[in-house]
Amino acid sequence: MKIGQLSKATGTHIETIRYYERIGLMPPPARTPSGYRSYADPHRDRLRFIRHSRDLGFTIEEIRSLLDLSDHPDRDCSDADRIASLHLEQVEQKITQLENLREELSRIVGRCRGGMAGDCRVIEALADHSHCEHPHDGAVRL
Amino acid sequence: MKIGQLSKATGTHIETIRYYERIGLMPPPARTPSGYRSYADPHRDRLRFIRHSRDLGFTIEEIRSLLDLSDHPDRDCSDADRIASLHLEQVEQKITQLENLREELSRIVGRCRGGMAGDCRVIEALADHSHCEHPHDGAVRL
DNA sequence: ATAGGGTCTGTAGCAGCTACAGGGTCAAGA
DNA sequence: TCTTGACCCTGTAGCTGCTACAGACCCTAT
Repeated sequence: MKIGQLSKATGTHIETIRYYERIGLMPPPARTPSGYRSYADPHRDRLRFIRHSRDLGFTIEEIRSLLDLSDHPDRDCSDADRIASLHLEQVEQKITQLENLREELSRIVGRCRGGMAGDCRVIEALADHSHCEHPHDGAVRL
Repeated sequence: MKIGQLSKATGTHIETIRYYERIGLMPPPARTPSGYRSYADPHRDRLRFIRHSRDLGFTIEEIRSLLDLSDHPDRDCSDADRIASLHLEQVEQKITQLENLREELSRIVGRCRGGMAGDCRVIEALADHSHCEHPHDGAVRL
């Protein structure tokens, strides 16, 4: 399987596959005489594992640990569960943060009555934190 | 006001203030004879506007537009409301995505019965997307 | 004189890709 | 046989929004 086929089989950009190889997440595949990467089924499965984990929001480093466990079926697997639980907690935290954000934003949005910026309530609310209910500490990435 | 005082007054790292100046979000302030930045109250207000907007999750580019409106009180301000509504929508989308994630993750987590990685349900679930309910298309950043 | 704080510029790093530039390879059609 | 076009290669730079240096300067107190 050449890289383009692997790309299609897994829905992963070619550049991303090469990137995963560069950072050691994917093992370097065999090469054809002309230097093309040549993948087999285990590569594809590994890449699917990676993509699925990424889709679930795991970081590269978490995936590295998970793959390491997957590579050593004899090891104790409680680490895997620990990583996943921790991750779930983070997702829940993020949801809470975003729900707070949504509240503040919905208080701000829709208050513009189509006038001029000078007395726009939206601008005003952004300028003055004291309109807010919560301290919303720290920028929340979307 | 020197940069350190502005930093404390707004809870913004010094490097971040200089960064905002470099990207044109904060205007270059006056300088003391020895080259130190010297800020006045309008700078502090502007920085508070920026920080507050960042805390609400607006991107730098969105904030640029909002500041632009704030700088021109005579302009029509419906843009401000549009930016904020759009942003609210994105926050809501993100919440939905994360809630899906949470569901999938909570299905995966806790299935490890403390055995070996070889028959760990967590690893298994990551390897095989077909366990999942939803397609969870595309990686979701936390 | 010196020690400590603060400040300056400029550059590099983080995550996780994505997007080139500038070249080589390969199969099919004229 | 030649050429076209699709594919592949390496290497590097860019994205967002900061953060963290290095190496220098300034200012005040002792």
